[in-house]
Amino acid sequence: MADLRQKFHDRQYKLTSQRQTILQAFLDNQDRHLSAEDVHTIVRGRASEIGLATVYRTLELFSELDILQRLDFGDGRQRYELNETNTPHHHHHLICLRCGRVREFGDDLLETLETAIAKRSKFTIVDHQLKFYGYCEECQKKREN
Amino acid sequence: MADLRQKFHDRQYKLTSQRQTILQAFLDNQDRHLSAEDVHTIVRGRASEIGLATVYRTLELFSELDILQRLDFGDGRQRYELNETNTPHHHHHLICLRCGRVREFGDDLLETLETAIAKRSKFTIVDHQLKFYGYCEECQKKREN
DNA sequence: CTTAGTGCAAAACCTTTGCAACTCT
DNA sequence: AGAGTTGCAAAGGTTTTGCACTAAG
Repeated sequence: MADLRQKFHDRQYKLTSQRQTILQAFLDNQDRHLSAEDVHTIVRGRASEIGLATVYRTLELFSELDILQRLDFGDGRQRYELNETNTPHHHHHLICLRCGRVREFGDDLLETLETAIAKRSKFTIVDHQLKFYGYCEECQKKREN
Repeated sequence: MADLRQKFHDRQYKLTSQRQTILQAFLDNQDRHLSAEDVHTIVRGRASEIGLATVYRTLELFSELDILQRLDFGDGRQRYELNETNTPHHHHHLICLRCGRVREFGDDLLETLETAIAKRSKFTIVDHQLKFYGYCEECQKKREN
C-alpha cells in the first residue's frame, strides 16, 4: 500500500480520491470478478459520483500497473480482479456453462508446462490464462431432471 | 463433409450458398483465426456479397454445431477456427504481447491437469482454453535494441 | 501554478435484432 | 408451398475519446 503510493509518485500519476475509491472496491470484493459497470455501481454513492469513463480509465491504468489483472469470461465485457500473479501460485477459473458461476483453482502443474512450452517455442512467457468450461455440481444435479 | 450435409439435414437447417462459402473461407485459411470482419472481407466478391449479419449468424450456428470453435484473444472481437476438439489432443495459443502474433501448441500434460481438477472441484469439464502471453522470438530481438 | 485527471456527452466498435424479401427442400 | 435464411438498417451494449473544468502535487 505504501509502495503503491511510491509507484504512482515515480510515474507522476496522481492518487486521486476516485482511484482510491475504485481500488477500495476491489479490496472489498476480493471474491468477485468486477466489470466496469460493477465497479461503477459499487462506487456510486460513495464520494462524489465517479463517472463511468473514469472507471474505465482507471481500470486500464491499474492493469498497466499490474495492480489489476484483466479477465475474460466470454460474457462480452472485461472483468478485473486484484493481481496476484506475483505470488508463485496464482489461480485460474472454472466457468459453469449453465449458470455462469466462476470458481477458482490454483495451479502448480501449469508451471511445468509453461517451462516446457517456453523452451520449445522460444517464447518468453510472461503470463498465462487457463479456463475450464463445464458444469458445476449444482447444475449437474439440475441437469439430471 | 458428407456428415456435414447430414447434420444440417437432421436439424432442418439449409445448406445455403452463403454457408458453404463461409465454411470454405475457413478451409482456405486453416492457419488463421478469423473474426467476423475477416470472414466478411475474404468472402466479399465471391458469390453475391454476403451480409455481415449473415456472417455473424453463420459463425454462431457453426459454433453451436461444433464446426467452429470460438476463440478470444482479448482484442475485442470474437475469432473462430475450425474445430478440432474432437481429436484427443487439441491445441492452444501463445500470444505475443508486442506484435500480436499467435502461435499454436499442442497440449498433453493438460489432460492430466484437467482430470485432477475435475475430481477436486466436482465440475464436469467439457472444454478448456489455455493461453500463454509473452514475447515471440522476433520481438525479443527487437526488444534488445 | 502546472500537469494530470475528471465528467459529460458524443462517437466508435462489435454484435444482435426486426422485418420484408427470398430460396432451399 | 412452407420453413428456414438473407440483407439491410436500426438498435444494443461495451468501451473510447474530445474538451472544458477541476484538483493533486
